Amino acid sequence: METAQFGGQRLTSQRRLLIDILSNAQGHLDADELYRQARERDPRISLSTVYRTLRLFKEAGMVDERRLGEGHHHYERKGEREHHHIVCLDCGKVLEFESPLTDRLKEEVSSMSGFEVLSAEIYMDGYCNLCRRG
Amino acid sequence: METAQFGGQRLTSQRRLLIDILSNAQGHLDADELYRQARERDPRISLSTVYRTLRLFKEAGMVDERRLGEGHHHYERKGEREHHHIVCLDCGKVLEFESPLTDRLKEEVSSMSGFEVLSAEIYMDGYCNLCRRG
DNA sequence: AATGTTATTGCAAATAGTTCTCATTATCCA
DNA sequence: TGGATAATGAGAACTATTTGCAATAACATT
Repeated sequence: METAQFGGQRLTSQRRLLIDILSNAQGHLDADELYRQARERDPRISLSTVYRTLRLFKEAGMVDERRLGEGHHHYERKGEREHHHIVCLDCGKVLEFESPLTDRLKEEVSSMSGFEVLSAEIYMDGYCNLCRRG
Repeated sequence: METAQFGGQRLTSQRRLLIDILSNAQGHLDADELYRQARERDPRISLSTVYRTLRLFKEAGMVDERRLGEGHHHYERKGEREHHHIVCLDCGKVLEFESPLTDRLKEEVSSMSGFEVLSAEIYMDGYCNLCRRG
């Protein structure tokens, strides 16, 4: 038995479909790719709904929004562990990583700045093992 | 005496103006703000030129492009020291910070992933000392 | 200093990504 | 089952940025 609602929002077939795609996707999807995959299962779904739903999920803390490349966003189901990204400037490959150093960094920044630090995102770029020169 | 060119590019009055504004700005400017300030000194300058010049400067390594808030970019003259940003979710204040931990993080990621890491950008958010709750 | 070559500019139109409007439809509560 | 209203689809609107093209200006050469 499913909960009929989540957080006061109606659980529509579109939302069920989108969260399912996001949950089963490995890695990150952009809005367009999500739309493409969603239309395969529900040809009547609209791009507006994809964007509206992504925003809803983001605000509900169910997905994270990333700005990896230029121009558009990527979304991923919010997982157990906080992790970060490194992008290859040549082939565009995206790798995820995590490190205890990031927590130490957050603590450091918090105590030095007076900020209550809620989250940290780290983006690195460079060349992956296949694309690196020399 | 100024150099007549930089990197094979022509040194136009518009470029001189824009790099001057960027150099004297404290912190980050977005394209619109740069355009606004530029028009005060050269009312005929166009927004296209601002964008084209920002891209040129970015590719020449003279400015860094940041995505701090949503929707648009911020630019800042590339400075001596690498630094990172934390944004207040309430008032929007942006604070810069730096930490030796970031270099250690880069080394760690590099050795674990095989990437040649060129740069790292860290964005944190939370609530600043004035806006934090409780 | 004048001239030619060609990079750069300004303008407007084009594009990409995302949000909004509004009439229609579907969900959920009673 | 029906009513209230949240959510959807379609497309227009919007924001940020890029592009095409004719006019202009920078630099090298004379």
